[in-house]
Amino acid sequence: MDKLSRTRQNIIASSAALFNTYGYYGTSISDVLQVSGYSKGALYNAFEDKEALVKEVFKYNLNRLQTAFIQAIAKKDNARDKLCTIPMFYAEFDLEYVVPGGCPILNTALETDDAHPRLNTLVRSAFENWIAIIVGILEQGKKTGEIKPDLISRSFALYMISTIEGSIALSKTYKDSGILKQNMRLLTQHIQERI
Amino acid sequence: MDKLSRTRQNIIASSAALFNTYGYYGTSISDVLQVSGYSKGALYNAFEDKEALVKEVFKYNLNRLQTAFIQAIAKKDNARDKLCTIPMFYAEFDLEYVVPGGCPILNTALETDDAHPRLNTLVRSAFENWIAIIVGILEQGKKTGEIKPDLISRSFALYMISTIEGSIALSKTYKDSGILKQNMRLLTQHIQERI
DNA sequence: TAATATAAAGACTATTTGGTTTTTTTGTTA
DNA sequence: TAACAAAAAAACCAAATAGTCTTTATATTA
Repeated sequence: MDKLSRTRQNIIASSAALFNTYGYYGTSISDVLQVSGYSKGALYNAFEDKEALVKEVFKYNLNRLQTAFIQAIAKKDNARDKLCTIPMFYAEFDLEYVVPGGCPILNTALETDDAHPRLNTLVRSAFENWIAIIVGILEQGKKTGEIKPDLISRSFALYMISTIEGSIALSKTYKDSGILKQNMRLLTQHIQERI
Repeated sequence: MDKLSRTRQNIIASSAALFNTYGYYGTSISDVLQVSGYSKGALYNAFEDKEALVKEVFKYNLNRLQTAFIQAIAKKDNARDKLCTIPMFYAEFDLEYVVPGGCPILNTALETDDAHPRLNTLVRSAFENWIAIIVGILEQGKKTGEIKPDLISRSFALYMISTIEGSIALSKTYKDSGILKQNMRLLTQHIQERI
């Protein structure tokens, strides 16, 4: 990796928590300079503008989350187990450690849906990605007879994701991971009853 | 209502959508002046500072939402119906009309949990209020035998709220109210199976 | 109606914002 | 090691930020 790429990576990694915690508006360039230790010249030599940096930071946070997520569900082989591993993942995993500031998709979704349509595109494709994974598991389960054939995969995926995101948000507001844990338990029950 | 109070109300009402859409950071004082038509002198004569205004705006948006909400569930008399009216409310009601920008509680929750602890207090008590309403219905239902006595009311309330909030968020990201509607249908099913 | 208090306008300020430009340092290669 | 190019530092800039202060207009009341 050449020097410029390393600088880029350093700036992204060091400001990732900041952006995910305080948001696009809530984090200033000077905040980024302070936390990264670089100068303005270095930053604007590495990134076209703030938006370009924010996009990369979002991708970085997303990648950290997805890597942990995929790793968790890859261990299981059948559809039912894979599906139940998803709420389990959020209940057990220390989200705040992997992506300080909470779920980057939801955080960015809320901040960008009206104000930053270009960033919102990235958010949507992140959701689509997540939906595709769940839909994939459900469709596979239908083939093996594990899952009822009349279940609408996409709707069910959207329901799961909504509940998970809402639970993360409430859990964060109350600074109480127990809320997330208990909600994930209820979601698991719901999954097992419906599929 | 005296003149100052009217000015206060005008500023709050005219900037409510702005703050709920673009957030605390995303809305500037000059934005508020523009949309309200008042001058800086008028604004700072009516409000101590931006934070004071934001608090009042939050209360205003919250009140609009709660009024519509309480009105909807007051029509029903038994616990089961009251409970099912809650997801129904979000499915049927035009949230964007009552509170442009989406659910003010979630919006403010996400923006303030790390950055603005004082505003976050208001968010929490709004959630508590909502929880108390659902818990009240559940406890009443337990007495009349409509609802299983072993159901943990608070946990179930938190689950419902999380799912609703997450659904609003996703629905907004996709600009597709169908997602909210479908999710509320699934939540209703879940409620009927569990209680 | 004159005196007083309140409300609103608008000029002003200090600071911060994102971003540019110039200069200096560092690294590479002939 | 000399010449060149890439990277980073730091001075600089215009615009926007929240908030203040003085002035003017509008009510209120004696």
